[in-house]
Amino acid sequence: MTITQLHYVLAVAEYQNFTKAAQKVFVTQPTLSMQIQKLEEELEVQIFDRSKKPIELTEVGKKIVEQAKNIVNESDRIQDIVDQQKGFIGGEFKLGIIPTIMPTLLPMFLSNFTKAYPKVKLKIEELHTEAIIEKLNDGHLDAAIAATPLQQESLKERPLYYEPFVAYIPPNHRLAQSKELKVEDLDIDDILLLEDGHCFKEGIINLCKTHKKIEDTKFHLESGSFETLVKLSNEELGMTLLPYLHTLDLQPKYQNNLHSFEEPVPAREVSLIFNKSELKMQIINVLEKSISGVIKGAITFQNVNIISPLKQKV
Amino acid sequence: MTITQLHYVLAVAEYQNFTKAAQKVFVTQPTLSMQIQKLEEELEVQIFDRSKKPIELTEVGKKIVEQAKNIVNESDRIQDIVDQQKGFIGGEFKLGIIPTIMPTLLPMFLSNFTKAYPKVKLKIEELHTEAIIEKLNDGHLDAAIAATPLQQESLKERPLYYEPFVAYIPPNHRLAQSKELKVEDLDIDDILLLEDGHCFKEGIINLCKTHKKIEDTKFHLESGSFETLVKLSNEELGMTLLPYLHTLDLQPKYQNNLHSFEEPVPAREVSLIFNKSELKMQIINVLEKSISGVIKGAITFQNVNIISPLKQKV
DNA sequence: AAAGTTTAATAGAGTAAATCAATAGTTACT
DNA sequence: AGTAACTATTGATTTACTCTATTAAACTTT
Repeated sequence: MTITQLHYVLAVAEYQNFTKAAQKVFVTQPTLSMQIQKLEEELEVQIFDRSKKPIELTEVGKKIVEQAKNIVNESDRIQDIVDQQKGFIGGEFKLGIIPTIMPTLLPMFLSNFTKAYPKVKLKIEELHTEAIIEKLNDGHLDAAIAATPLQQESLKERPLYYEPFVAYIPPNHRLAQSKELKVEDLDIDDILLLEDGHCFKEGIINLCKTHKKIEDTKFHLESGSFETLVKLSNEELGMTLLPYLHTLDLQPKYQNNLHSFEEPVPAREVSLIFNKSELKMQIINVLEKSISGVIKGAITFQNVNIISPLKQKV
Repeated sequence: MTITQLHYVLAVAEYQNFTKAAQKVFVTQPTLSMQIQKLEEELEVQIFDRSKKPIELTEVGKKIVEQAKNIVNESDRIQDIVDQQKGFIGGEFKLGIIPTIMPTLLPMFLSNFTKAYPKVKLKIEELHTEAIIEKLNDGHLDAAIAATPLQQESLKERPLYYEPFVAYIPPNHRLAQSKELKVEDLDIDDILLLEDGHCFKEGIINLCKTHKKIEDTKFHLESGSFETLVKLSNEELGMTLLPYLHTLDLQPKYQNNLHSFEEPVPAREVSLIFNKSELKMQIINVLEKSISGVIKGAITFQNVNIISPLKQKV
């Protein structure tokens, strides 16, 4: 058994197709066939059920693939250990970011980061929370930035910052006159929410639930961007909630419609998330440092008493 | 990087000598030298410091060895998965047992076990608790039987049975007349103890400590066998404590000196211990079944209220 | 149903690698 | 300086890996 053979098994398991898998691991299809046969011979067990189309894993095969993932990950980490020792910061790094964080956070740290660590080839992908969890688990992402906690046993979270929510309330709304809002004032039926891989939405829903027991409320609408929400809100369709960093982009004429909360200020916890196997830890560390550094200037609420709605699920 | 190379690294790290390591992995010394050089080239780092005699690991080398152990263990587990699937129970199995359990437990299950699982080549070694912990961690043992809990993060424990302690009190002792003893009656200064890799000793010490705060008592004596303890006890040097199974071997004329405890009966927890990596789990499972089966007949205290002294450390 | 398409297995050749026996270099110790 | 103990190097041999070309099987399309 070699690590190479395990790589081959993983490729075939993923693509369910020898030819495609062969391309991905940069060998010809016969090589793949033979090496997998050799491994199956050595273990004296069938890993793949070739009678099925597309090809399928046998029961043992599934377990072997799980274990092979472990081994491949662990073996990748050896180069990692060496890199860390040498202080080498480089290589490909795949980072996932949820849509509601991407546009505000990315411009803040990206150019700084690439200047500081030019050898790191950052590949950034906009993904919803579910996709992030999946891709972190199967190794398609090295790290991600999302609202936390995710309560995933297999993942580790490192909070980067707490982003307060700010209420956007159109002039004729019942709450338009209150200078400082209380969380208790919110009515879930009255808030326009964003569909955002559930994480942002859930955050606010939980926030409301903690004060009003709403079981199965129907939401008026779920939009894809805050821009839309603000416009709908202006059409008197209700108020909405914006993460603080998004309010900075708002046109001046709408800035007056923003109402901040009294303490404890509701906020979302934004974290750097990565696999428990801690691959490429040295890059994750410098990424965290980069982001924390830049965010300190932008979010000045670090010391105020905030509540993170998702935290209450723990 | 291949798994074979990692095996070689581990062998050299263990023996600190290429020649001896080569013998252990059944290749010639030049092969070992070359393969390790190749790996060092590939990683672009020195794993061994060859200027030292005997050869030493570099700082990175130590980390690499730790990781290599992981990988080798995890890769061994693949064959394990296959064996488990096939219901194959066999292969070499190295079991460590502490001295105070060995003579009583081993005869009870060994012949049964070897009959039931003839393909398992059991290699049993008598070891003290410290040696057991070390050898379980570095893979020189597959499992062990000792008094628990050990509170070792890296090891798993499965209690096999609770063996009550019985007091052996010579005729002229102050407690000789009491039919049923209470734990509170014990005086640590008055008990002859066995040096047994600390586990048995600690068990009793803790037991006493829970009732009398004794900080740094000097023990009169620490012997190597219960036989000696009983003889010393007969010489009026104090009472002693015996694990229940050992009292069965006592000569009839001494049986009268045995005093059992009132409930809760003090006892030692005897467990099957193995590495968290759960290698050879199928053998560990049948071993547990074998021992549990045979012990049910010997220890009939299963239902009485017992206290395990070591438990209190948790 | 026959021809075409897709995909995996097999065969044979060439290349790369791992291993060995023999030997040369090193270091430590007397 | 001489020796013992040990690792590195060399060159031959064997083994393993990968490739191209081809065959075989299964599934589609006509």
